[in-house]
Amino acid sequence: MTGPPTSPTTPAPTAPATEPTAPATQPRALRTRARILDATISCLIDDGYHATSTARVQDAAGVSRGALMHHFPSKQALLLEAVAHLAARRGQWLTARAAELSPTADRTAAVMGLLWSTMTGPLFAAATELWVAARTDDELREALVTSERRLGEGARQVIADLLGVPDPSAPDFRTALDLVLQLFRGASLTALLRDDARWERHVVATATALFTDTMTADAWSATDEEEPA
Amino acid sequence: MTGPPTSPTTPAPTAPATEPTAPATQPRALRTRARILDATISCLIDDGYHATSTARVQDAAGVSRGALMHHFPSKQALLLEAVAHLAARRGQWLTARAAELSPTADRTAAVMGLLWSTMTGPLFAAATELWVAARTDDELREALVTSERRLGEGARQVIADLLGVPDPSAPDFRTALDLVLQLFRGASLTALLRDDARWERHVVATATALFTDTMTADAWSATDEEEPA
DNA sequence: CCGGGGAAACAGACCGACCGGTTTGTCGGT
DNA sequence: ACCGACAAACCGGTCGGTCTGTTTCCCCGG
Repeated sequence: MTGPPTSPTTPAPTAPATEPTAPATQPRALRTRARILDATISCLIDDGYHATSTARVQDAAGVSRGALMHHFPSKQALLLEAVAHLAARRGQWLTARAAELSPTADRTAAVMGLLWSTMTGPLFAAATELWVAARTDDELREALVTSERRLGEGARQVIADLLGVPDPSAPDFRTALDLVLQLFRGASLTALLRDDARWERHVVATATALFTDTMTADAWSATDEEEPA
Repeated sequence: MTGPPTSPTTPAPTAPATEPTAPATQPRALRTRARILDATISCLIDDGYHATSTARVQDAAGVSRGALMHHFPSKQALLLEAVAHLAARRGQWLTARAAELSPTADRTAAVMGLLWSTMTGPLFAAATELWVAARTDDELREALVTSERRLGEGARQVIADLLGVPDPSAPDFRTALDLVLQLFRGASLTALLRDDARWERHVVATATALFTDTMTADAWSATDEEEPA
């Protein structure tokens, strides 16, 4: 999952204690893990964090209790891995959609629409569940911060490629993208409660205009009094 | 509730509307309700939705199990009333802060700062917990929608008064406020995980500039084709 | 003014269900 | 035979909710 093509044997360097003296990974066991993690995500999507119990996950994954506890010694461990798994899935989703993005004339609008669709989909809902739960869970928060940062960097790279921005770390680009992301995040929360397609289109249009304006002339970032560290 | 001195024997059959700021001479024993609801809110703040159990609430409120179940026959009923109670508390908070707002020269910036502080405070965290939980709870969602709409209207009125806007329902004002609100909502979620005061100040500054620009020249709302319903 | 009756307000034991986690057992590949 | 992958019974604890008993307060006849 997380390892692009560097080390096929060790999937996640962030979890060192999972396997001591890691043997040759069996394909069957790994598939079970993925099924469990996917089941966890869909359980988050369907039932929310508060109703995501290990029993439900094991039922959704179609595995026994022993199998679940074999791969994930505790619920916390399951959730922590689910965080990384979800980030990976979201990254796959974004790159896949980015690849099949129609070569429209208005590239920015299309990208904004893509970005919005990523933040209204079920995967983002699961991420939001974890996000809010992380407020009162230190371990979860830490895991989420690292995962989200890596995903954000990857997404920024993808977006920059899509828009033809040469440097994804350019301050104005980062500022503009961050602005749109924050706006979309808030709007996605609002969209959870009210289902208004018209309003959503308006948000996307606003974000598009905002993005271009911020990119061309960084007027708002200049109004601030301090400089970025 | 709604009828203060009409029928002293029956205070609330189903209690559709929680009492707002109860002045003196109110059913004494019914003060317990407020304590329980406040305890529910602080439990949401401290432990999150998933860990907000009736036992914890009763412990935080300092009441017995019987007292809790007497006032709120089920956990769902407790949460539904907590939604309205929280909205009332947030409204009180906003108006109180608005009243003591220093008469700064830059009114807009001050209001934006106030708005941001409302969305980073503990009450808003509790609201976010309920908000996300409402995604997978129809009853909760419905209660939250009505409460939030009423609160939003009240807040809009307060903001309009603060800024000297004659008509709180003016389309450009509503659009500008909505934009800032969505931005703040997303940023507040982000602020849950990362604690960066500098970035937060930047967000507020951006929102201020955005608000004034949208108010003076509704460039972005004009790019859209429809009007808000 | 009083004092007893009765319902509301409150207290807390108690229940079945389910939680997360441990333990024990089975199976298949090597 | 052996070991990891998996299955399932089982454990203590906590959940939300019901139950019965006690206190408090208010109404009302005297």
